Amino acid sequence: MPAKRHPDHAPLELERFLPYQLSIVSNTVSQAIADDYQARHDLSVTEWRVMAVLARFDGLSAREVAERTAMDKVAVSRALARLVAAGRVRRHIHASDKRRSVLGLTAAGWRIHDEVAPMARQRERDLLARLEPEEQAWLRGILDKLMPPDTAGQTAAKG
Amino acid sequence: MPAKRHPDHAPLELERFLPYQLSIVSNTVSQAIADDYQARHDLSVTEWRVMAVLARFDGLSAREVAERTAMDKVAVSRALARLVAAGRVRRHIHASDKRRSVLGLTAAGWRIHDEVAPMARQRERDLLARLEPEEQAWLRGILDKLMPPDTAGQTAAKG
DNA sequence: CATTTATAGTTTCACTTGAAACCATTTGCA
DNA sequence: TGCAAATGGTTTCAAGTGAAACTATAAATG
Repeated sequence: MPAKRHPDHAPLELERFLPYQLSIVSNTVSQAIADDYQARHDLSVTEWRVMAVLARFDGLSAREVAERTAMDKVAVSRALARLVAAGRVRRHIHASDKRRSVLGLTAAGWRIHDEVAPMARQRERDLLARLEPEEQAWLRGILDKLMPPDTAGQTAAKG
Repeated sequence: MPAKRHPDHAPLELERFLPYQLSIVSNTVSQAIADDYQARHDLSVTEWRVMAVLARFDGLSAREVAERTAMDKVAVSRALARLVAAGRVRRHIHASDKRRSVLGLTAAGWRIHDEVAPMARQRERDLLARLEPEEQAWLRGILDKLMPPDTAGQTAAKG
């Protein structure tokens, strides 16, 4: 019985399936931002995220960076190795705990940050520009709700 | 003047930066779905996506699968090799174009599909359950708008 | 109809990635 | 104190990935 269609199987309509849509939209916009800096500064997505976090929270340890970027610690370790080698991040050892590193952007790191951050913001605006103001507001609220609690707005690192 | 903070640098607030939030939310939910089938069926994310597309559009070629999943053709080729070897996908050669393959799920493929698809739908419901009905409706509309046109709802494959 | 050009799909190669193992240091606790 | 367990971070290894090269077939062009 060579049935051509299988309506009884209820296949997913991928293009209206939320996790799929999220993945496509997210990848598209992240890639657009990455294109802005990748070639230009020889900077990977991972490295940029580390820099963005250090721009906001000076003096974090590698583990804290991993926590805030939701990346695994191996990825962070490697990104840091490259960033330190390139002179974009400064790393020294914590005064009272010799295992921990204390991280921050160097002047060169800040220069790159100050060039890339506005481009990233522009991409965010481009994305929002495709929505009505009302939709923009809803999207913000919705994403705030959907963010897993451990990555969402914690208090800033103290100096 | 050893400034401790750099307010003049206007660092991104990652946790309120849309592309970043999208990436986190998307990865979290995709991972949750993957956890449901990965170990259970020895099935990679790529493979599952190929199966989901074939469940919906029987008889596609490998290139068409790549188009619909927004994955590159190398990834699709490898996923298909594994799926065919595992007896989950049937592949034969197009009658009038010997380069093209004609793909579809086997009975075994359908069995897996029919087990995984409801779990995926459940995860989608779990995600939506964290939002008010009003927010759910807005989110659907917003994502439909943000989907790049080439991946969004095309017409079904012709027989 | 012969030859160039395009297309479907696979293979190769260099690179990335994450899990597990590892090293050093610190903390918990008998 | 001294020793086991936990923690911060790096290295190793095996698997996954994409770009480019490649094979085979089809379409376009003279």
